[in-house]
Amino acid sequence: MKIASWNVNSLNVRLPHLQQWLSQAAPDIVALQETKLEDERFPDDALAAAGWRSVFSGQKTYNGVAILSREAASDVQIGIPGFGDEQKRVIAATVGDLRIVNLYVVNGQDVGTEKYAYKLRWLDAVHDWLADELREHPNLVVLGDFNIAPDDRDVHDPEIWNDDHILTSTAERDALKRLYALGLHDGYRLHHDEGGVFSWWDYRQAGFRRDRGLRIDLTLVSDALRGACAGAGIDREPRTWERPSDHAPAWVELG
DNA sequence: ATGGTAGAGAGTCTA
Repeated sequence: MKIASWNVNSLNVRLPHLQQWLSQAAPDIVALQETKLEDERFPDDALAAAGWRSVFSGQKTYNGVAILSREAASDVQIGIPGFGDEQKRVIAATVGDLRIVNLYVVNGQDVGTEKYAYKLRWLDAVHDWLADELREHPNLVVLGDFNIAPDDRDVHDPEIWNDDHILTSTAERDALKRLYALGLHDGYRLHHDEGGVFSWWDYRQAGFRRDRGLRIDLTLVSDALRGACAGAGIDREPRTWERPSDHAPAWVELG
């Protein structure tokens, strides 16, 4: 069972890349972020023709999340329960015996801004919700664009990406550690200790060519699934394609 | 990095 996450940065633009990658990587479940599509425009017919079921929650221009699966999803949850949020950043569903939570975590703009404060509030609400989800669904997978690089191995230059910078500030990393403390484990780190492997490279300054990236696309597996996590990786190849997303697909293998 | 590029969509906003 291969489960992947990919911030596609506009599904309208990236649908051909997604279709190409789905056919060559053959995942079973895929969490998408930044679809930037209202639900009426989601390409569920095109994906169904290739054998994919889709559940999605989107909006124009910004945000938007979806879960694709070979097997039908059930018990779909849109948004964080009890947390009023206009932004379409969260979708959860049950697929087989797995509960899948797909997150497009708030970026945060800059440390100290209102958007940064919103990011920390948002992560706090996610924490409390996931505590409930874990009680109800021990087989929990939480994945997506976390917009947090867990530690200095996950950034190309820790001098730049320090406590003053979004994606690496102590408060953000502490919020991620609080999720780990619920009994969630970074699937990639269960299998790889080395640094310098990234999932996002800025479009600017030739970030990808110079491999100036961050690992911010994560898959967390619950205690109950930890032993079943058989491998993890990041597919750099789609980032080399013409007109790519700025993110690469990240995946784990379960069972 | 008060910069840079990409996407959406029509002037900026977000990342």
